[in-house]
Amino acid sequence: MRWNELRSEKCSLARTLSVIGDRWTLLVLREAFLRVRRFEDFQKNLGIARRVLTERLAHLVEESVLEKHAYQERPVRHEYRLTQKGLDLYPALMAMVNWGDRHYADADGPPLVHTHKSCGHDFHTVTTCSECGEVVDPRAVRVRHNIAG
Amino acid sequence: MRWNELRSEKCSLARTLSVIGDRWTLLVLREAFLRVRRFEDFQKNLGIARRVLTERLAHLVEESVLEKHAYQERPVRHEYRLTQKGLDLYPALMAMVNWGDRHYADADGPPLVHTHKSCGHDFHTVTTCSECGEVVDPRAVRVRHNIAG
DNA sequence: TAGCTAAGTCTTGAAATGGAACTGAGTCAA
DNA sequence: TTGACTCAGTTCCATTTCAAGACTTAGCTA
Repeated sequence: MRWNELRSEKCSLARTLSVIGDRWTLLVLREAFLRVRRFEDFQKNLGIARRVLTERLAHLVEESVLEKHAYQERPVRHEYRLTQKGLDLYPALMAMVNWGDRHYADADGPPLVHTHKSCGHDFHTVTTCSECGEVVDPRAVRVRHNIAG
Repeated sequence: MRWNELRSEKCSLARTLSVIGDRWTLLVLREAFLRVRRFEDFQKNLGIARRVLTERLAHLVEESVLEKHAYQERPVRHEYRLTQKGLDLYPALMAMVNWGDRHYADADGPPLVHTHKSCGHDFHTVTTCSECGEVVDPRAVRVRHNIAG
């Protein structure tokens, strides 16, 4: 299977990966969530090849994860901002950050600390069931095909 | 920056991506969560180049995400099983599935339906704050460096 | 006029991928 | 006891993607 056939798979994970599943894209989004918006800043922070960055940003714009917004004329300069669809990736990003925190943090603790402004506490994300609110254990989940879909 | 330098970044996302962030690895894990365990089955289901599959499985075993377990002698045959560390990736996988369900499902609904055995309902995962239990909005989160870490 | 900035594009060699054929250890059926 | 089959890889080659850095364009600044 080719990578660009992923999009047409009958699988939401495959479809998601067709957008964010290649090398670099998730790190570009990390920067975006940390309020980075400009080409030069993405490039400096990540040390990514400029050609690859150009291509990744264009793809994310095409998929409406980022939007390109002119912040000045003469010369025209653009910045890249997360859309709502982009913000919707936050749970996925945080789940990966959590996993890294749990399994790869060194003795001093995780590199970043997240504070929930709503309640004022440092926190990590917890994945719960939309119906009963309990923490979800993978062994407690049954999967079936949606016959219609 | 090279991909193999990711692991030494002071960032949990980068560290996580050094394990699961390349083409194919997350799809291999999708299969693992769907109870696939054997080389041939991964290969058939994914249509991945065998060389790449060999390399990905070895990497996941090296990182203790999967473990290789002999299921028969004469000839020795192995299968790959998720470890607890591998199961811990479930929230990340499900967050990506949710995003795909939300933004790429066709009219008939998402491809797979998940049932929570504990409560008996079809569900999707919700990302909540470990401290107050509320749903987390990215705009309500402040990030700071862990000075020690 | 020279130098600077932002946001790219171009070039080139190195690395990763896809596809298909091949290998090796053992089983099975005739 | 020969031939076909299975599983889990390994090998080879052409194609694709990536890393790194030089170059380009449009306008600004001193």
